[in-house]
Order: sequence, then structure tokens, then C-alpha cells
Amino acid sequence: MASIRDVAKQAGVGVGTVSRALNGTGYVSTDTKKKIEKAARKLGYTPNELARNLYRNRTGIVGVMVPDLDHPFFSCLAKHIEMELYRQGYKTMICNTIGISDREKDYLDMLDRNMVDGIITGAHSLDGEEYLKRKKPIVSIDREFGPGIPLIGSDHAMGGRMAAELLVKNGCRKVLQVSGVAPGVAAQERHSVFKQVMQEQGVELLDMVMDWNVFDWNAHYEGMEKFLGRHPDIDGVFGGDMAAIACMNAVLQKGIRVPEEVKIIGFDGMDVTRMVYPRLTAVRQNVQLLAELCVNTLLDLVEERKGVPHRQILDVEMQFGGTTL
Amino acid sequence: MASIRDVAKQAGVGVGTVSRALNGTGYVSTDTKKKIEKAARKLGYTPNELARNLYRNRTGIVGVMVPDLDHPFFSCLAKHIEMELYRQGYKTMICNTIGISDREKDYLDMLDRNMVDGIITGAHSLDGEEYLKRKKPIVSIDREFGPGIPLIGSDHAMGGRMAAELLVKNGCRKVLQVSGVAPGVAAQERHSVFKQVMQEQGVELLDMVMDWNVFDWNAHYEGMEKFLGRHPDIDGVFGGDMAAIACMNAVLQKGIRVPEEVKIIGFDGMDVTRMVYPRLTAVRQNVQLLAELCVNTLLDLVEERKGVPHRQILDVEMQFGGTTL
DNA sequence: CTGTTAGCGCGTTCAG
DNA sequence: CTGAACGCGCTAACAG
Repeated sequence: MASIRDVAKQAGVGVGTVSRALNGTGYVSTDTKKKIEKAARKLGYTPNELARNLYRNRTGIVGVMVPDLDHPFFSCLAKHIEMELYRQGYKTMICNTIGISDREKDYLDMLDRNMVDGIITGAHSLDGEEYLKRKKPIVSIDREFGPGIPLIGSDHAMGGRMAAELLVKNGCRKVLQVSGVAPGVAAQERHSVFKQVMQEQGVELLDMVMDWNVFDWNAHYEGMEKFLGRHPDIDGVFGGDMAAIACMNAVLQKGIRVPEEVKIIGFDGMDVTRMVYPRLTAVRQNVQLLAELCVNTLLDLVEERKGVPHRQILDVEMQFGGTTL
Repeated sequence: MASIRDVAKQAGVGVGTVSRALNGTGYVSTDTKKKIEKAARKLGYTPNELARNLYRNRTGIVGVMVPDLDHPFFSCLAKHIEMELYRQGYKTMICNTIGISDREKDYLDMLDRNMVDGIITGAHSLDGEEYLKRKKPIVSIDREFGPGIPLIGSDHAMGGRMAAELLVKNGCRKVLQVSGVAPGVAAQERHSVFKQVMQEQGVELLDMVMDWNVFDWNAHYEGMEKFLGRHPDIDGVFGGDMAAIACMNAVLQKGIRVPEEVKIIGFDGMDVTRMVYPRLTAVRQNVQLLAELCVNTLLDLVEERKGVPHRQILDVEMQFGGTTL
């Protein structure tokens, strides 16, 4: 609890000198500097960051909003964001919106209260207007808000096309697509492109739409079981990693063979795709790069650097597993 | 950027009155209160939390340290901690230590700088002394630091015993145990108890020790493959969820049947155990309750309530899957 | 080179 | 019931 005043008194100098000495800003004679450092050590002085924050009107904290931290994609994303922020001297405040727009708003409010210097958002339940009216830096993952809010994302259209083409090449004729992302979010594109390719190729396409803010495993699995009951003859599936895996299990449970009778492709390509047997073929997002771009773009805004790109789209790649031929 | 001063001027009153009116503290006539609220709305006033923080010497932020946010157990834990903290009006600062003690120390320092009101730690690479010398609230998961730092954890000993007994009941005679947690951490107990039961029952036990701060999937899988090459005749496995699953895949890859030839039991019982086929039998920790206890215990400390228990151990339960009989 | 002083924005006495 | 004044701890500007 020792303050800069105590250190000054102890060292027999003024507070200004202490500040300059300890921060290495401005001139201080080597002599008094030594004295000050000794006094600081003796008192166990640690600067109170709250006072600094007030003065600078900055906290060095960045908010990260995700719909569900316990989802492989978002936990991986959050991890890499935190690591990159740490590397650049920032701290990470995390926020699980679990699809509740009030939470999203609550956290956005922290921008106005100066609690965070900026926000990276991967949660999209709240109206875009709420975002646009904020004055501090925001970057968005996979959702276009409008001017002033840079977008970083993967090339979902490319991913949808790659998946569709691979299933077609595998000879699928009746395919299920599980979609479950928020409307207006780039991730939706993979499904429209997928559908388009399937139509062009004359492949029958069934759609299963999951409540997009439920990343609940059971919901996926049970939905899948019911679906298989009605359509036992599908021969291809495309959906997010979790949906794809849920589907695979439901299929295996019925004694149907993968990939011989049904081919499956996931989207995201997280670690979990390598934990199932056979390994899930999936379109892989480069999450680490995504995280780094988010952080760097946000910090460009925070530190007022110029020429920040409004739109950055990353390539995806096909990660071959054992669920396709 | 409107400050309380602006509001006061706009409403034609003093700043003190504005403060009392908006915070509902002290007497303010209904009349002037209305005026103030109107002025505040008109100017879009939002209190600057940094000033408040400085005054109160509190931020309402709790730090959460985990070794790896992209690990099913820790992402689940972090999620539930965040949710409970939010419910109680606190925010969550997250920190990935990835086994680097300097990071752990950096984040601990935030306590002294008053950036966080308390810390919940599930990361244990740093010396216990560093923890004990802090003056602000800390609670620990699965590690005993000493007086002043409450411990919350699952009953690992019980879990180890349950797993061992189930494998014995399943007729296993040569069992592999994959251990990989930090020394001095309660999680270690499950392995010692497991070993003890196996010895009592005269079952042959092999040990594979993984670098405990590597939660890397590939490391687990490759280690497992090598191990199986040397010991193809094991008939039972016990390890963390990830290790158990890595093992299962390596086993299946060799054409060995699960559970007929090898029984497998995991520890943690996260969602991922239900995504593999067959589902992994696992000792399940009650992560949500664990999270809630951590938060409530920490906040008891932060808000200076009395009678905070030093040690809270939660029961675990066996979650039966298809990898045991 | 150094000490003093004025804010940063808010919450709270303490006279009126 | 209300306004003015002070302090939270620190930094930067300004005299000395």
C-alpha cells in the first residue's frame, strides 16, 4: 500500500522525481535515482495502476466476446487472442455471451466506461446498431457491421465450395447440410455456396437448421438421430465440426459404415476432429492467424495507426481425415 | 466523454448532487433528481469507471489463470467461472500460462497493482512462495499452497480408486496409467491411489509420464503409439480424457477392439468423451459446481465475509460409456 | 537536474 | 436537502 508519496518522503525527494526516476522519463541524476530505487525496494513499492489508468484514460485491457468459451473453435480462438495480446503488453477480459444479447450489450458498455481499450467480438446476437454507436475500437470476426468496424474472417465461401466439391467427387447423391450460425454472419456463406454447388451438380440436398446459439452436444446428437430416422439413405454430410461428429456417431450407432456408405466433412478443423475415429475430414480455419490479425488490427485502432484494412479474409484448407475417400 | 461536471452544469446543480442522484445514495429531491436524469440522458453521460476504481481501490475484475484455455477441462471451467462472476457483477480477466512461470508471476503482480480484486488459479508452474506473499485474495484449484489460500478441488483420490476398481472388476491384468500433472497438485493423488489399488489386487501396472504442461494432442497420440509398440498386450488404460482418447485411437488403429480387448477409462468426463465412438467411460468432475465454489469462495474473501472454508473437495462420479464392460 | 502544483473524474464529507 | 472542497495515486508541465 506504499504510494509514490511514501517513496518520495523516504528518499527525501519530490514525487515528480520519483515518477521520472522509476519510469525512466526525464532527467534524474544517477545519485538520486539510486536513492529512490533503494527507497522503493525498501517499502515494497508497486505503482497503483488504477491511478495511471485514470490519468491516461487507458487500461491496457481488451475485451473478447465469444458465444461459448467451451466450444473448441472459440476456446482455441480465445487462447490465441490472449497469447497475442499478452505478447503486445495487453490483458484479456473474456465474455461469454451464450447467445444473450443483454450480456453482449453489458460488455460493450465497458467501452464507454473506459474499462477496456477495445473489443474483439465473435458473438453476434446483438443488433449491429449497438456496435456502430460505440466510439472506441471494435473489430469483428465473421460479421460485417459497417464502416469503422474492421472485419476479420475465414473464407467461408471457399470452404463451402471445397466441401461440396469433395463430396461430389466422392460420388455423393443425397447430402445433408447442418447449418446453425446466426443470420448475417459470414459463416452462413459456406452453406449458401455449398447449396449452390450441389444444385449445379444435381445432387439432392437436405437441410437441417440448428438453433444457432446452441452449441450443445446433446442437441446435435439427438437432432441427428431423429433426422436419420426419417432419411436413412443420405450418403454425405457437411456441417460444423461438432455437428459433423454428432452425425458420425449417430451414423455409426446405426451400424452404417463411414466413409464407405456415408462421407462426412466438418468445418473448423479443430483438434477434436483428430480425436474421433476415423479422423474427421474438415475444412480447416487458421485460428492462430485469425487471432493474431484480430489483435493486430484492434491494436492498430487503439494506438491510432493509420491505414487499417476494413476487411481481411483468410484462406481455408482441406484437412483430409478418414471420413471421405 | 461527458463528465459528471458537465451533467451538473447542464442541470444547474452541483456535482455532489449529481453523484447522489445517479447512485441513489443520500437525499435528493424528486424534482432535481428528474432534472439531473434528463441532463444525463441528454448528454449521454456514462460514469467513468476508472475514476471510480481509483476512488474505491477496486475494479470488480477477477483474474483466472489456467495452463491452457484450449483444453476441454479448462475451457469448461473458465466458461463457468465467467458465468458465475458475471451473475455476481464481476468481470473476468483470463490468463493462459501455458506452463510458463513468468506469465503466472506477471498476472499475480496485477494483484499488487490493484488491477484485479482477486485471482482464481488453476495454473501451477510457479513456486508457491510467490503466491503466499500476495496480500489480496487468491483461491486455488487442486493445489494446497498454505494458510490464506483456500483450496477447491475434486476428490481425485476417490476418482483414482473408482477407476482402478472398475478396471479390476472388468478383469484387467496389465494396465497402463498415463499421468501428466504437476507435482504437488491434488490431481496427482488419483494416480497414487490408482497404483495402490492395482498393487493390492496384484495387477501389473505400467506408467507413462507425459510432460505435464503439454496438453498437446499429437504428443499424446505419438507417445501412445510408441508405447503400444513395446507393450501390445495391455488390457486396461487410465488417464486424463485426452490421454485416454489418444490411447483409444492408437489401439483402434492397431485393429485391437475396445472394450473387448482393452478397457479404457478417462478422467474429467468432459463433452469430448461423448464425441468419440464408443463413448469414453470416465470419472467425471462436476466442473460447474467447482467453478461456482471457486467464485463464491473468492468473493467471500474479496468482500471480507468471515468463516471462509480452507478446503472444499467435491465428489466425482463414474460416467459409463462404451469403453468398459 | 529537481520540487511543486494542477489536474485525470468521481465519491464523499461538511458546512450551509 | 444541496454545493463546494478535498482526496484517491499518478503524471506532466513549469518554475526554480
